[in-house]
Amino acid sequence: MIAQVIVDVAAKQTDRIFEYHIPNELTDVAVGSRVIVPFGRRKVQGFVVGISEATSYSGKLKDLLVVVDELPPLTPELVALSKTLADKIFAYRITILQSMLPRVMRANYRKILVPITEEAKSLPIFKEEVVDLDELSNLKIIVEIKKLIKDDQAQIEYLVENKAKKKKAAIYLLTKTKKEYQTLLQNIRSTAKKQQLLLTNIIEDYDNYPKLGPDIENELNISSSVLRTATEKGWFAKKEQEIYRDPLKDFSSNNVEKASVELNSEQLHALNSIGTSIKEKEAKTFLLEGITGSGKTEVYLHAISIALKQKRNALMLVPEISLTPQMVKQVKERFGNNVAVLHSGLSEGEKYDEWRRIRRGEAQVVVGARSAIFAPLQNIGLIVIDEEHESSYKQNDTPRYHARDVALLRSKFHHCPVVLGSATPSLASRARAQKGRYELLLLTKRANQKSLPKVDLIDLKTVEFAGGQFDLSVPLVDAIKEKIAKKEQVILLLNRRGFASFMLCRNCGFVLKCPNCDISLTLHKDTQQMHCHYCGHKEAIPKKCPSCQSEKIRFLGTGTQKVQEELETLIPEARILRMDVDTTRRKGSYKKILDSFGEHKADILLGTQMIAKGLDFPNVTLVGVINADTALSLPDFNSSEKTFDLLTQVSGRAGRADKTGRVMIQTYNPENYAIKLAQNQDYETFYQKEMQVRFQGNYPPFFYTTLITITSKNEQSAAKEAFVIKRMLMRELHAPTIILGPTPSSIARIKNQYYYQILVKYKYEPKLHNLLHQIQDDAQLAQKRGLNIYIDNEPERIM
DNA sequence: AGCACGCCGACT
DNA sequence: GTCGGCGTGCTC
Repeated sequence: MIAQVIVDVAAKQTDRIFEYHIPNELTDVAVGSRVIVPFGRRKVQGFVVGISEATSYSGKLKDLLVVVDELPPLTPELVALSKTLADKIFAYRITILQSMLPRVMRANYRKILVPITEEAKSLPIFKEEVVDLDELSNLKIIVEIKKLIKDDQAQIEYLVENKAKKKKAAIYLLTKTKKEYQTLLQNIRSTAKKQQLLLTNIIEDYDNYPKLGPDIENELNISSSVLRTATEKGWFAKKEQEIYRDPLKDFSSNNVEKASVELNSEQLHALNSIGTSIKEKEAKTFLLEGITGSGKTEVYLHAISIALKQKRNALMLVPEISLTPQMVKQVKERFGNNVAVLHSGLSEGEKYDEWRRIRRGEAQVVVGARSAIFAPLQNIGLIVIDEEHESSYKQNDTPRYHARDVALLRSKFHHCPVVLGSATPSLASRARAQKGRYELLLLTKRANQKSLPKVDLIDLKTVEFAGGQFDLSVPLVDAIKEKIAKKEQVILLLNRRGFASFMLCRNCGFVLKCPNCDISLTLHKDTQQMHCHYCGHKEAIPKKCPSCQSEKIRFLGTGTQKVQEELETLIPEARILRMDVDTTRRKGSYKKILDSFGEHKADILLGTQMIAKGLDFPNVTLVGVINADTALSLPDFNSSEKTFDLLTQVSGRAGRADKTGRVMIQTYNPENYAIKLAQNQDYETFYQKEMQVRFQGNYPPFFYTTLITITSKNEQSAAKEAFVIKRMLMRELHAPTIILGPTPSSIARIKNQYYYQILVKYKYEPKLHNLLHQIQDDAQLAQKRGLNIYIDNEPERIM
């Protein structure tokens, strides 16, 4: 038999099938198997994507060397999906296959030197550790090694290492009858309290053995030495068993099927449509559009229950940011140990274990962030994408897939519905619902019968500011004071971290910029340094202008640190928690901040947009947006949409329980439609209006878009290459296709790389697909000249 | 990608 | 002569 293999070499020339003979002793090779194959002189990892009887290859096939896992990590469905997706998003197939698996399953390659002759074996160089040829620095040793290879004293060996480690624990099996243990207990020394305890447990709990070491230790509060002595005495037979790391062990799963909330008529109607579709096995897409607090999550959970009752599994995606303990808890409480979670908060080992539970069919419900869309779940009956408009569903580097597109492909395979849920659907999805390609389900009532919070716009052009800075208005500060006096809590959003966003010299106009990027440096008070938010560059805070030596320098622009300082001066009694990338860098700090805010250990939660989503604090009655214009001023086609989404989402954080909420939005553009309509949470009007704007600008969803980015350390060569590509596109493509650019990106240089981009907007352009593949192929050649070319199908950001 | 082969100039 | 620089071509 012959295996068709995609090898772990991401390059144009190797992005195809290589065939290998399957030796008789390898009986468990299947489509989806992870294998190790000889490739040229090396050994590499690969994935079996097909098995055939015959080959058209004229040379002699090599043998497969190893099958890595007992169970093929990929299902045939995922193998097929990798092909479709690779073609669609201009990525190598191996890149996609790799991103379908936990990172620990990526191979580690090593080259080592091994002695052949007895004489060589006794050389000092082989006395210590293995000789790793990739870690050589000593010139003398390099020369020695070369000589050894030449003289046939030693040879190079290529290793493929598996990083995945399975966690093991000892399992204790009983060796005697209950009676025998009772005799032992009677005869034991009275001082051996722990041994008595253990024997008593064995006798009382006889049928529950064998037990895992850690479990016995916890249950009886004994140490491992007690178990060791017991084993030595022959009470137990000890074996090693593989166990799973359990990231959810802190969440109770006792109240499984706890009394579920009663649904209102709109929710029921939505659930009925979705339920019918699950039962009828329709590959249908629903857009569940529901205002914040309308109970979308309840609908998802009920729909998942329906799928489970049909003996089918369910996959639910949520944005990384809202994968909060709150959310996980809710799902876990409903579905207990049937739930597996996959997100960036887990350690690599935990991810691997959760993934294996799914692969083995031990989890029926998967909840995860973007990459969980590739979960090896079988027999899927429902896919849910919560907050479907979130741009985090699109991966920002290769492979640039959109989880929504992958979901639609998987739904076709499994004949199951997809539910896209959002209070503010993406224009693309909403437009598809309009056309009838998706079925629109509306939730217009807040499930808890509460009215929406009252939203005020504060015009920063006319308002009076509190304190000496131009960040916090008097009405906002007064409102905060009032809430704190009532022992209620406040959330403040400011979309910029740091203290001040740039240093300006009042004398010569000099602005301090990053040496590697075309962007100004941000002042950080905590570290007493200037930071670049793009490349991480840090330098000292200047005392005088680096250009003209004047001391008349100012630090302008506002960040979270500065607002925190101002608040501390204006409202000294307030306890403030700041939450941004700087305060949440350490693992677990995110949860810590939210927990302590939830316990009312602080009055104000001040943060960047990470606080806008999914948080549910019943005591929060005021939400303030310090500057609504930051997102709006970005030169991007969807900046209005992003602004509207953000304001709507953050407003939903106010007054979620029995207290009515209030929202105050500070802006310099109170008459802007995105801001005005967000004030009334009027998504439908916003949708109509924004569709007109997109229509006039020839933007999605009226046009498809593809962004080609060309980068280089040398500005001229990036620009030149961009023009070459543009000319090629112009030759082949015709109106109404629009080719914009090349133009430098809005940040023209990042990490010393210059960015040029070309945007192709098209309605129907059958030639484009092949052209882009051509560009992708040429990109490898261009790379040798220091040029990088990226193709992004339907980009989320064009800047 | 990574590795070998092969061709050419430079140096022990 | 031999070493090592890079261009070219191949990997089942």
